Amino acid sequence: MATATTESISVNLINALDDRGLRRTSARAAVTSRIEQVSDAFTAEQLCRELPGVGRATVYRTIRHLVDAGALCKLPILDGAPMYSIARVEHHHHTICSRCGAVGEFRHSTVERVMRSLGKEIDGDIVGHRMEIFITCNSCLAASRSGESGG
Amino acid sequence: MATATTESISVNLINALDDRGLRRTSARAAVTSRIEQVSDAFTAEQLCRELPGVGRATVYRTIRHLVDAGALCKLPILDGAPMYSIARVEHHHHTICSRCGAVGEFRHSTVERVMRSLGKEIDGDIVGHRMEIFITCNSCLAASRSGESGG
DNA sequence: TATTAATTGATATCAAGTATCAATTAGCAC
DNA sequence: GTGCTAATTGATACTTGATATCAATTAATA
Repeated sequence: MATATTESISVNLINALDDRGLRRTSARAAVTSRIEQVSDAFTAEQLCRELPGVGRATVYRTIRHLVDAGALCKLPILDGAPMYSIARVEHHHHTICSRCGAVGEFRHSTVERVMRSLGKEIDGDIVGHRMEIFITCNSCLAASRSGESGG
Repeated sequence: MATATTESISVNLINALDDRGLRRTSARAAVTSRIEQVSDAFTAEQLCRELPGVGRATVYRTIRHLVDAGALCKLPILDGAPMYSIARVEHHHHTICSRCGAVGEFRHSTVERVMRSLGKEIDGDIVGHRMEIFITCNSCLAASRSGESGG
């Protein structure tokens, strides 16, 4: 979807594991490089299917390590398995296309500013937040414009 | 948790089903009145446990009807089953206590205003959004203040 | 009261994810 | 390079959350 270069990201994921003192194994290399290649958000089961040579448990474990390391972010999907995407920006939010499921990232200072002002309205201490914006992405918009009846 | 009166809500949930042309059955009455009594957010499995006299399938089905009717909102929990809470306000967001899991509702015009301004920044058409604020709720704060080691 | 379609719920099944544990392997010492 | 050891793997079994099936039951209407 995005046209961002992925050259340096390739190193990041496996490095994130390194930094946690985890060994460099072929299974972990397979998982991380696959995630980098795909570059879109994915589910754990998707990844398992795409990596039949890697055990299911290992795929799940590696994903969890990457989330713990902050290299992946896990985003809840209301009617399905959580999706994962590479955390390119420290703190960010997600857009989810409600037609095709494509996930994007964005960061906007206004959101953070609103959070601070909400602190006064809300009982208790704010320790974090999460925000997802549901969109119809440009390619779905284009698709519906070109062929209304499309499948 | 909240001290809001629940007198009129009792009618609402079963009415929401009525409005959709669904029959008034004892199972549905049991489910809806239980939800109203508890008044806090709950999971489907919790409800099943609390209503051993109602079949699991029926509990799930009734919850789904209520969500479809807009009477309940379903909120995704990253590491667990979704939680449901009565939709007291048309459009709102949730606070989730990261210690005890208590769910609250809030509505703030600023959030909606921000959404409108984000429209310019984001590729595609915004069709909705979701926001959860993670807090340490007042009772957890109080608990940690009184007895640090407390359980 | 009879009729009929909606509803129920026990059961089987599915899907996502985790625990187990013997076999394998990375990283290190030598 | 060899050997050692703890980390890792992955097949399997299991758990949990949720849905499909379908005969028996029941609400709503005539």
